[in-house]
Amino acid sequence: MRLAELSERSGVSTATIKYYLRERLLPPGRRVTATQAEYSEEHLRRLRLVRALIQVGRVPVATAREVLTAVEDDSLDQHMRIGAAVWSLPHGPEPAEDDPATETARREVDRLLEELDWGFSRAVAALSPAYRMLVSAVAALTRLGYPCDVQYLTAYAHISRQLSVHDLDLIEEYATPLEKVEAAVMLTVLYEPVLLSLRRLAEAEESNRRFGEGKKGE
Amino acid sequence: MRLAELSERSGVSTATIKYYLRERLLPPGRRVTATQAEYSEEHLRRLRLVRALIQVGRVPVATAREVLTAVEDDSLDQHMRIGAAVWSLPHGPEPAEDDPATETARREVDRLLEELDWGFSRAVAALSPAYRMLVSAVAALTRLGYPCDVQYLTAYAHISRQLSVHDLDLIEEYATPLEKVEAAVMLTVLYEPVLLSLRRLAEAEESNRRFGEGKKGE
DNA sequence: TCCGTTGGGGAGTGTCACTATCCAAGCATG
DNA sequence: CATGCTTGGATAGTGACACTCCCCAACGGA
Repeated sequence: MRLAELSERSGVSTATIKYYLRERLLPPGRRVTATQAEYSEEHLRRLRLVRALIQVGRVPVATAREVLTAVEDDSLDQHMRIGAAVWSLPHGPEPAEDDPATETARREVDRLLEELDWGFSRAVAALSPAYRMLVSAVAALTRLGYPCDVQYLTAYAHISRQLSVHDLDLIEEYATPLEKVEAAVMLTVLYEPVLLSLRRLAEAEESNRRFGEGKKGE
Repeated sequence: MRLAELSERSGVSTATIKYYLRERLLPPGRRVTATQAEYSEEHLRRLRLVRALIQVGRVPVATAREVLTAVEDDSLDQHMRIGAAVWSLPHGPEPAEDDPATETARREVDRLLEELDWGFSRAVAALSPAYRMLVSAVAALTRLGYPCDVQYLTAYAHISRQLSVHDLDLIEEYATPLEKVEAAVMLTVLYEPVLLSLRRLAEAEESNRRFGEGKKGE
């Protein structure tokens, strides 16, 4: 398949594909002559993956490259590859180190992990982007005076655990390690907008139930 | 309080505050002389709100202005103000209209809303950004061959409903309509990173449980 | 041989969230 | 009143990012 056909079938412009090739998000095609290259179905698949990461998952290009590198890194075992890939995902600003709200938040989060007995997370907490993301979100809530104590977070954490069991069940259905790792990353990334939009819809639904239909300005 | 003090207390540079004033994310201070202005505690609060929206919630500046305008719009009732504010939140790219995967996704999502009996969402589906966000995420999953049928989405939806009930309970604790609306927006925005990071931590935990500790390269 | 098409690569575009600089008007001190 | 620092407002610039335009040389069918 030529670049033009790859573009046609993926819905991505040739200019953008060339950009991805330059950025090494796609491996180069098999060179046929000095100025022509042949692309495979695998390229198409990879391109769709990249688009999903960048467009739906809002992952920066440089980050997407890191994620994909980790996914394919044969020197790591499966668990580490998933970890490395997910750790590369975007995770917002670092918590402000010299802020009392950050200190409070860190304490709350540590208490939470302890209560949940999430030993793995506690062990790698200082390194984990997800941990730092959580701390900085809790710090922001604290600064604004919104409640986000252990008790409230615990409810969210239990719900998150339901999700993760569900997701891992799905991941385990894939046969090869590569498929499993890839599925882990893609389900992590692509179910995030699903989860957020369902939550917003559910809140609209619930808000309508409680405040809607003529219960004006209460 | 002078601009410099506002900057000091909020941890935001004077240049950035001036930028927010220009962009009307903050109301202008009370003019003392031709070249000096006085800012209040309310400005500080608002500034922290703006920072939370932009930094933690990753809301674009223009969008943050819309959200804040809707929150304070007295001509709407409470339910509509929450709706307007949340609809302004970022919601990713529009679903590709001429794509078979989008059609499939839309059908799945419509079936889901029907089964859940989310009448309000179905009524406003075509307009709701959250609905379109859901469709385009499901479409991306479909294109990549990952499962996201009604049954699987339903599990996520039920979990989302647990979250929304929880959140609305919290919102109802606030006394005034303005506080309620503001809380609704801030909890929607600021609990999103909390939820995503907890999910990632939970997945790491679960992945470690299943694949970790010497179960290499399975 | 001609001419449209192809792939590669450098440079340009638009957006966005700031940020650096300038200027005039305070205010503080001698 | 003069001097010099600070303040607030406005304009223009920065750097990151994700493309996107355009040119060129090499194909390759007529």
